Parts: sequence; structure tokens; C-alpha cells
Amino acid sequence: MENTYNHKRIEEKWQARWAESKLFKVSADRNKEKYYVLEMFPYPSGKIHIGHVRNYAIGDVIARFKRMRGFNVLHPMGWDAFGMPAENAAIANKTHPARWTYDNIDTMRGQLKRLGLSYDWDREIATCRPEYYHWEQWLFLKMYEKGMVYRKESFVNWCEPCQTVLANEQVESGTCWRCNQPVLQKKLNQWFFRITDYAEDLLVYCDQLPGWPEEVVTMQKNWIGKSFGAEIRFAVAGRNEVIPVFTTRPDTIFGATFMCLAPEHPLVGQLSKGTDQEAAVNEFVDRIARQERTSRAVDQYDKEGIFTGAWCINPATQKKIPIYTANFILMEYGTGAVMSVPAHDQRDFEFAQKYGLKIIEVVRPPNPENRSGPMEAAYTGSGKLVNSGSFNGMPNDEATDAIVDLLEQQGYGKKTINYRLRDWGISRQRYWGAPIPMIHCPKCGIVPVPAKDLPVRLPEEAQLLDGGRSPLPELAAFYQVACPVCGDASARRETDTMDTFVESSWYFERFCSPRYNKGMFDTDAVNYWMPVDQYIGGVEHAILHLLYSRYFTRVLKDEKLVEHREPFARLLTQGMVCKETVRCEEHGWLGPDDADGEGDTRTCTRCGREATIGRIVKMSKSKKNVVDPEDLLSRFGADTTRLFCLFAAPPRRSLEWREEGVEGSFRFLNRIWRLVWAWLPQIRSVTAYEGPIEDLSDPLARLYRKTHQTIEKVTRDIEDRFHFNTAISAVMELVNRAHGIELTQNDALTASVMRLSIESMILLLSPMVPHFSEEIWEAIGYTDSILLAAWPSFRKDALVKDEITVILQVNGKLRSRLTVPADITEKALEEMALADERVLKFIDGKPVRKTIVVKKKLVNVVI
RNA sequence: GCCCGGGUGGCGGAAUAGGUAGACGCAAGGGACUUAAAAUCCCUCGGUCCUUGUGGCUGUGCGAGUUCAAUUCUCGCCCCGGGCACCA
Repeated sequence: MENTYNHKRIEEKWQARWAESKLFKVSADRNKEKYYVLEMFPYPSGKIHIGHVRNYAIGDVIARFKRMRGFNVLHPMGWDAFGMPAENAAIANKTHPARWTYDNIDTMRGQLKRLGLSYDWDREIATCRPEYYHWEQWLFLKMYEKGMVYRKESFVNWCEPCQTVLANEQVESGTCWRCNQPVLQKKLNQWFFRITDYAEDLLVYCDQLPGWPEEVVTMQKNWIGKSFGAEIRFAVAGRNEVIPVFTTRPDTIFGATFMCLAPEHPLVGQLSKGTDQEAAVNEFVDRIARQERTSRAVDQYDKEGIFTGAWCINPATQKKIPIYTANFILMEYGTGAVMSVPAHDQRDFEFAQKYGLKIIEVVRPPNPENRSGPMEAAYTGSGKLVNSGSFNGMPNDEATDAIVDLLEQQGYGKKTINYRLRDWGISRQRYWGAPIPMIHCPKCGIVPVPAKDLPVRLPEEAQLLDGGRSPLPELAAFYQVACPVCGDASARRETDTMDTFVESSWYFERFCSPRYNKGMFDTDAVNYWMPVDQYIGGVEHAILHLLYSRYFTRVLKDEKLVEHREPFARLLTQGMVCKETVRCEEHGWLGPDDADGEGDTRTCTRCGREATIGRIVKMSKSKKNVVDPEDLLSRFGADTTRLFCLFAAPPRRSLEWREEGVEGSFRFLNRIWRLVWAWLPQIRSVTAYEGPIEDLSDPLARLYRKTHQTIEKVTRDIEDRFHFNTAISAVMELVNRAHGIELTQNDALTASVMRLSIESMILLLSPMVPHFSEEIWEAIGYTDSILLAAWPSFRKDALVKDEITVILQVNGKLRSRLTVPADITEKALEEMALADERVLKFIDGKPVRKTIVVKKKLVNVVI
């Protein structure tokens, strides 16, 4: 140990030692209790940013803590390596997606290693490697056999000039992000996973995720969006067709004065055919199809529709009502058709007003205002039925069941349940993704690639075509294949690749046996390690990634490949790391190097114009507000950087990044260093004090007590609530207390208590600042890594105080304090309070109405 | 619009079961050490008033309420962040 804290030397030294001794290597061991800590693996986008540091620091504290608590800890890391940014970078920098990805992985691995994170690097995986996606393709085939995968037509964002599909985030207010031309909707045949088969199961088990934040559970529930209602069949007047609709309000059926179909509804064309509406309807449907999804998604749009020329019969009233098609009806939800009740549904109300359709009130509010004139809005509350034939006077909630029962008897409908959740479309018309293992044969149709031919390798050397098009559909070496069934040489391989969410839906299971080459994973290993005991990641993945992972795990369970149903027992959603944005009118978002000045005024370095300081948002490359930890690492080292990220705020809170406090964390480590350096000769030759507290003089007894209190508090803060910030402040208090002890020569008792105190603070901090802790641990005489040491335990008797401070209030206001024996009786305490000089002064001779005595806390005198 | 979070000093945050508001740290100011600086150490640090003291009043987004006692519970409102958003 040197006399000053040299972070660079220490961090290099211990990282080398850990790597050499394989300290973080772990294997399944049925005799030990396992603990699986996982941080969401990153997309290798280039460099680590401060948000990653925060995420991984949190995970590392938990992993190291659990290890010191005696668990067999699995803590792996890998790369979510397929995805569009690689293609974007390839276009922008004329590099290759694979090259770019592998280079980034190397850079980022190096950065993670420099942070001293306790990963078992032997388990590292990258999802873009065939050894990984081989098994994903294998599972795809299994799912196909089971009917869990199917094909249907669906829309993609299509840019005609670039001849490519665009992801939603590449569509900027309806136009292509690269060429600024309008984006079209193109219908393509695509692959889907039947996640809706599991909608109910995924929903039910939401309530059995006690380790998940409630807000995430709620988001999942809302996303699945179960609603109860009825499917009611409306006959088309004068034709044989019957149109089923889904409604959650069958009680309002007598008020259904028209019907609306989604523009994509197959009956729209048939119904209008031959009527004088035909041309107008076709024009409308075409126009909506063109603007749909892009502009539909951008902002609220006006309700618009057109009469189809056909009528249907309201089964309750037996009256003819017109059939419209309208832009706000979604084909994907329910049946794509709606019975419109303008009096009791706001959307229908607006539509009816616009097109002059009949509005019939069927639910009367309990206290109807004496309205004069027309309704101003739909009434969606409860009430009694009117204008509803034999149901008049019935409360509407009762009528819901009664009406469905009647309709069911008459063959017009039945109770149903609908989910908002849609099947998962996984086809991507992109290059940098896992190939879908399917073959299109002109004779046999769609044929799966035989399992023995897996993996279907992505040709890594292929170059992207101009405009960023996938080379796969034009690369004969890839798509040319003989049909595995009939041998037809003109069969064609599927050239779409899979959504990258597929890779991240099972990587946590792969980590259990990452090199296994006979299947997705080794069953024993997975059943030992899974589920993940603590999963940590950003809230931004609260819905899709987590839902897909839960779904995949169910599929695997039903395939008898795993035993668990839920992949993540506990989930910690880390708040986002934010930073202000700066924008120049001409040059767009400005990074720290593109803007001059500080505080409220910045100028663009390129044009000198004043830049606007934008909102504080999540760090992202595109907004140029990412903070690179590189600078902090070289100035202060990994330990300080980690410590500061943990100290700045509790994990769940979002964090506005500012660096001012880093120095404080660095000072704190230096302060400990000096303390240890000063006491090193004394404490080296003694063991930590274990004797009775009675033998200690006052300042030593206080330090001893503080030490045990700190152990208790830090343990609780880490274990129960992940409040590392308060854990760190507790240790700071202990360090401050220890600094107050006079350095005396040849006093074995003092040295021994000091050793206890120093050992404890180092152990408590070691999950957060591992290199620093190792160095001191070694200096005070230990030869094994501190990670192998047991987490300190506290002595209960050391927490018991014999004297306590009680506060005295008069009418709830603090007026005085008393130091009393801890075991004082309430009566004695009350007497002392009423005799207190300052209390008497405030009572001021007035009669005491009552006194409240709270044991060990306070006395409140009410006058 | 609906559903979740959150609002506490100049700043990050603490107060874990309604019971001392502001722990711990940053910034700032003052002092010690030093030829000087850095580092370190000590002191002050919500506002306000005065008789300068274990001093009074006030103070946790705003307004009401429950309670002996509210940052904490209840109701209404404002602001910020996030999710969903024509889901019939």
C-alpha cells in the first residue's frame, strides 16, 4: 500500500489478478444455493455511456453482495448484437455491419472490464453468432410444428425511392428519415408468433410477480388489455352476409343507429359493389390506406367515413341501420366492425354529428339535468334503460347480462372476451438479423429447413445494397436452395430476418450453458440457474422485451425444455440518466464540443448563433447529449465513477447528470485511504475487537456501536431496497466518526476497535468500490480476495442503547429534549417532562389537557 | 383524454411503521496550515425577526381535512416526467 491513493495502478493490478485467478468464473453446483443476477445486455452501439455504467454498477453491487452472503452467483454479460443501427452505420461510414458490430463489442468489452464488473466472461455471448441463432432457428421450427408460428399479410412502412422497409423510428412525420420522401404502406406476407394464445396466462400471472415494480405490472396488464363484452351478429339487409361486431356495451344495443367497418374490412368492397356509393367508397378506402399508420400514428386525426350503400338489421330493434366505413375503426381489434351507439360513445357521437346520423338515448343518468336542446357529448356513465323495449327501467349493468342472454337465445350473439394484445410480427426485411429458417418451394409451398441443416447462416460478407436494401433477396448464394421435400432446385429461401426482440427473449436462458452445442441450453443448467433472481434494466423495456421474454419462457415450458414459467423473479427498473439538450436552428442537436458557453446561454461553434437549451431528456446518441464515462475513468478511476453513480440517487429514480459531485466521492475514498494509512502500523498486528462493549472507554464504545449500527443499516439498505445512496452515506458517517479517534501509540484496545471499524467499512464498500477495497484488504494482511470474505454481521447487543434522547413538545411543537435511561417507565418520563424548565415555561400556568407519551420517542403536552 | 411516477435548502438527495424536517454529499462563505498554491483540517450555511438563545415565528408544489402530532394519511387543484392513446 502506498501512502496516497493511486487509482490507476490499483485498478490495473486487481483487474489483472481477477482475470488470472478466474475469480468470477462460476459453475452450477447443486449443493450451493444459487443466485442469478442479470443486467439487460446492451446493444453494441459503439461506446459505453453513463447510463450503462449506472445499470451495471447496480448489478455488480448486488452480485458481489450476494456472493459475500454465500450464494453461488451467476452474473453474465453479452451482446444484443443484431439490429438496425449496424446497418445505419454501415451506410453512413461505408463499413460492414458485422465489422462495425464486432469492433464495437471489442471496445465495449474493454470498457466494461475497466469498470471492474464481476462478470464471468467465459459465458459471453453475441447474438449475431451462428452458434447462438442456430438454436433460435431451431426453436422457430419447433414453434412452426406446433402452429405457434404462422404467416399473414400485414403492412410495412415502405420507402419507394430507397426501395426499403423502414422501422417506425425511421419514419419522421410521415416521411423517410433518409430521403424525406413520403412513406407508403405496403402489404407483405410476414411471419407471426401467436403470443395471443398466451394472453390470458400472461395476464393472470401478472399478479404473481411480487418482485416486480407495480407500475411495470400495470403497464403489462394494460398492454394485454383484456375486456369483457359480447360478439353480436348483425344481418345485412337483403343479403346473406352476417357481420359480427364486438362490443363492451351490449346494454346500449337499442341505441345502435348505425354500424362502422374498418376500411380494410373485407366486406367494405363487397357491400358497396354495384351501389351508387361504389366509386366514392373505393376512393375513400384507397386514400385512407395511403395515409394510414404513418399519419394515423403521428397525431390525432379527424373522424372520417362514408356510407357503404348497404344496410343491416339491429337485432334488438329489428330496424334497418346504415353501414359506414370509418377511419377510426381498427381492423386488428375485435372483428373490425362496430355497432355505433352515438348517445353513449364519444367517438360514435362525434361521427354521428358530423354525418347527421340518428342519436337515440338508451341510458338515462340517475339525475338527468333538464336539458334543453341537443346533447353535447355522449353519456358513458351508468343509469336506467330507456327506449329499450322490455328492458326499460332496468339498471344498465343488469341489462348487460340480460340483453346478451336474450340475444344468445335468439342466436344473435354471445359473451366474449377481447384482448388488445396482437400477435407478434417478427419478419424484418433487413439484412442484419437472424435468418428465418424457411423455404418457399413452387411445388410444395412453404417448407421448413430441416433441423439438420441448421443454422441457416447469415452471409456475413454480403454488402448492403444502395439505399440500405438487404442484399439477401438478390444474393443467389443465399436464397438458392433445393426444396428439402421434393428437391426442386428453383426453391427459394426466406430472405426476411427475425425481429431482434427474438434474440433477447431467451438469452438469459442461454447464459446458463452458453457453449452448449446440442440444443438451446443444457436442461440441468437451466433448471438450476433459472429463473433470474434479480433482473435489472431500464424502464423503457417495461413492456415489449419483458412481455416477449415471458411469452418465450412459456413456449419453452410447454415444449418441456424448462421447468419455470416466469423468467424474472425480481425486477429492478432503473431510472433513466438524463441530460439537457442543446439545439441550433441551423445545425440541429449540439454536443458539448459543438456549443460554447455555460448556463443559460450557449452559442453554436459553427455559426455563432445563439442555441436554444432544450428539455432534459434521456441520453441518446441522436440528441447528442450522451456523457462518455471515459474522462471520469481516467481522472478518478472506476471505483469513484461507480461510487458516484450509486451515490447520486436511488436506482429507480431518474437522474439528471451533473458531474459536480464526483469529486466528493473521490475525496471520500481518499479520506478512507488516509485513515487506513495512518493506522496501518497499529492495526496490522491486532485482530478486530470482539470483546464486550463494557470494556471500552467512551469514544471507543461509541465507535464500536457506530460500526455495528452501520453494518446493520448498510445490509438492510442493500438487501431490502437497493438504496445504495443511503448505504454510502452511512459508511461516510462511520468514516467521519473514525477520523475523530486520537491516534495513540501502543494501545492495543484502540487499535483493535479501529481494526474492526476499518475492516467493516471496507467490507461494506467492497461491492461498490472493489479495486480500492481489495488493495486495503490486502494491506491489512489478508491474502484472499475480499470477494471471498463473508459479509460482516452485526451484534444486536451493540445496537442497544442504554441512554436515549426523548423530545418534549408542547402542543406539538418541539420545546426541549431529555436524555434518559432507555428503560425509563412512561410514568417517570411524563413526570420528568412536566417538570422540565422549558416545558413549564411554555405551559405558562395553563391547565394541561392531556399528555401523550410515545415510548422512547417523545412526550407531547397539550394545553 | 386515461393509467402510473414525482414535486423537500443554491444543487443531488435523507427522513424505512404518522413522532426532532434537511442525514450524507456538492456548491458557497469564513478561518487554520503554507512564502504561495494544491491537498488537508475547523467553522457557518432554508427564510425571517429579535432581547443572540438548548430564542420566537415560519417553512416539504397550492388549498382544505383527519390527528395531540402530517414531507408521511384523505379530498380537490397546479406543475414536471413516463406509458398508453380513437381498443368499440
